[in-house]
Amino acid sequence: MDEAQKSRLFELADLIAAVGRQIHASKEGMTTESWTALDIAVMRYIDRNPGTSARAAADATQQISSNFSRALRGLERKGFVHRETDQEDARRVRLYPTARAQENLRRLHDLWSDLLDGVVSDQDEVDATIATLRRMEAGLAEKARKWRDSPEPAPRKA
Amino acid sequence: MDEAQKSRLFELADLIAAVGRQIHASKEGMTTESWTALDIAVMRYIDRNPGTSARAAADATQQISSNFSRALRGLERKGFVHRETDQEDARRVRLYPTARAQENLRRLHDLWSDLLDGVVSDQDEVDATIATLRRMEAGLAEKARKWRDSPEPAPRKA
DNA sequence: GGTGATAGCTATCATCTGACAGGAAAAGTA
DNA sequence: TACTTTTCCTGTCAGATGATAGCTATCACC
Repeated sequence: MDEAQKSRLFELADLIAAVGRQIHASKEGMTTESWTALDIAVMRYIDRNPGTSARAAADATQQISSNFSRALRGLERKGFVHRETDQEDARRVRLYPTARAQENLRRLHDLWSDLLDGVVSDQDEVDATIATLRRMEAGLAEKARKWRDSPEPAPRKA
Repeated sequence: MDEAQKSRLFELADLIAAVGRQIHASKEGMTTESWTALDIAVMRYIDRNPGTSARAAADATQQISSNFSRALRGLERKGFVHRETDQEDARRVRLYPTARAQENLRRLHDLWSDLLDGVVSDQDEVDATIATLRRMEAGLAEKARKWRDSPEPAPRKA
């Protein structure tokens, strides 16, 4: 039973993420000007790490350089990312969110806050859930990284 | 601050789901024989609702008929779904998981359980988190449905 | 029988995403 | 200088998925 619950955590995270993507895709209530899932991840990182390099942002969003570049190009063309060349290393670019991007992120933020209005209200419950999910995310990313780096397959319990 | 946390819940769910998809995509540790995200959702539903109709399964997995049919055809061709014609209504099909599909689901289950081993251990914490996520998922699906069905845009708080 | 609604299917298109090959520019290093 | 590495980029391919149009078979109802 304990085992089934762990797998249930994944399923629920997946379902919630799916609803989020679906809501986001319905442009009526969104006005995010057609950001894809990857666009959102990229913009979240750039917004939280203004001045980041493309490589750091690509790593953080789990994208290989080429795909990140493609997403970035689209975001820049639509006016969401400002690009500067690093003064100390001309190979690097420094990425900044534009005011328009920040406004979009704020709208996303409000939307999701509205969505959870009346669904979760207990502050302690929110705190505890966030703490658990954060640990899950960190632990999973760590294990996933180990798997990728080592040739041996996933650990099996028999 | 409370507002930011609600949006953070979405982001974490998305990140966890992304790690799950990524791990699943690395076939080394999986042996799920290349199930896509949609395949997993479909198989989960059929496994829990054996004998379901295609329409019910398509609705439950948020797929329109044509796309569900495409996914189902692939699963059937690979031997994961057994299809029978309904005796009472020859238009309907009845869908059942094969033993091979159930074995794959069990492996997925074990994998995810392994992944969370050592990450979440407190039973009360697991219970509470699952309860919160379930309410989130139900509440969100409800709101998403309302948005789709009504022409008015998303509720804005200002 | 005739009509319309329903279940399920195929074909087709567009987009997103992951992956690979490889090139240009800059930096580091011998 | 010449070589290598790093950063970032373009081009290209393949697969997954969202959507539309339209088809057949079956059912319900008159």
